[in-house]
Amino acid sequence: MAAAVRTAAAPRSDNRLPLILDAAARFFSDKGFGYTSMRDIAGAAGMLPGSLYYHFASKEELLVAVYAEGVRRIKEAVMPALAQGGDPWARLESVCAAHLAALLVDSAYAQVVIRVRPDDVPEVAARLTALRDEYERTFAQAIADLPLPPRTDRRVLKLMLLGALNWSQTWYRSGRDSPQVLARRFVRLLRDPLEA
Amino acid sequence: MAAAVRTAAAPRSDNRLPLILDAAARFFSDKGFGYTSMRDIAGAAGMLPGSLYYHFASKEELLVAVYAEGVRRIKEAVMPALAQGGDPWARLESVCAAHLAALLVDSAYAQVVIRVRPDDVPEVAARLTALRDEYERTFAQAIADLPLPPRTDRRVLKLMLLGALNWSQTWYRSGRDSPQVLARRFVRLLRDPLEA
DNA sequence: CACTATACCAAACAACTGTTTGTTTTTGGA
DNA sequence: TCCAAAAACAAACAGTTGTTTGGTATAGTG
Repeated sequence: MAAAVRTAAAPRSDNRLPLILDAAARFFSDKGFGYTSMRDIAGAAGMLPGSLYYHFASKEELLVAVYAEGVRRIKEAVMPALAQGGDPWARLESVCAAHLAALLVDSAYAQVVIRVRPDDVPEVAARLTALRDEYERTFAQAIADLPLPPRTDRRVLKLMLLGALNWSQTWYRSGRDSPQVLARRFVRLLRDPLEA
Repeated sequence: MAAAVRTAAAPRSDNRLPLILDAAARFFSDKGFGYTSMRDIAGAAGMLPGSLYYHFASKEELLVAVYAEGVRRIKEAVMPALAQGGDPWARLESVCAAHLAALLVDSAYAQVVIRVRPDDVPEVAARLTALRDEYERTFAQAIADLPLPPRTDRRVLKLMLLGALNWSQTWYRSGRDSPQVLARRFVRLLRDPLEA
């Protein structure tokens, strides 16, 4: 009877699924989801378009997989910074630096998370938003720790800082200020009193 | 001989070009440029797809027209705020409020400017970027006036604030905080010393 | 070694895309 | 009233899109 329950599918070692995900992540982050065709992805993975549908039911499901991996990688990059002790402001700066590094240079997966608007893909928008929210709660911890004046709105502070970080994808060009430098300057603008 | 130079084309009063632009602005801001078809726009304007090509040589040229009008409207909304006298911080707050109101609620044209990434439309990317830069110089004036500590990097301050404002399109939902309230809170976070 | 699920190929499908071409209607100025 | 320009129609084009279907090789298990 136990054999009848042997439903589990043993994956094969020559599986090209990782190749598909890598290619999709690269294209989605370079050209955007809407401008990427299944043929682009299949070609880069060295296979035929139809073969992708063995692994994913639709283009949107493929996006969800890439997006989820992207969130995972951003968290993976940020968590160590979040765990470090000492000054909460220094910790926030490290978190921002890790966040920036992930979405500007390190990972095509992470870039997809910032670049693709959930609303653009209605079929899976709710799932993408849920994934993004999940990370934002992680980020919010770095703000929760800050010693701030009593009546400071930490929610708005989170939206402001995260917005500034994410929008950097629009204007950032490699070779100029590094993510670390940018993170430092951004946090300093919030920390230090601008009004002399 | 003078008649031979009568090249000027007298436009007709039943011209539906404004309808086309309005429809395009609405679709581009709702669904994005890539997800909007010429048939969508033509249908909303009450005409056939091919007829659009009497007014615009391509879909991209239509985008440029909408984008330019968007920049014009944002500037139109921000300029009065920029002209007001008194406290530079209050002026910055007004500028931010006007900027937010334009791109969050007032104008579909303005929303296109923030929503559409120039890089997504290579054929006209340079022109879109130039238009956006033109406005950003306007915005920068509100920052140039601020009385800041000597060694403050106003360029980074501009990038940070503008990023925070523009990204709000991602999370803003009408009915909650108004653009005015958001602008006030954002500016206050920069102005007031967060470190007690 | 046999056999089964895995992973892919090969080829097509219908729908949709931006655009072109030739023709027709309509408008405003002379 | 006449007429050239303006503005739109009607119909098609070639290419691309996501996806489906049926067949096939192959790797790992018993």
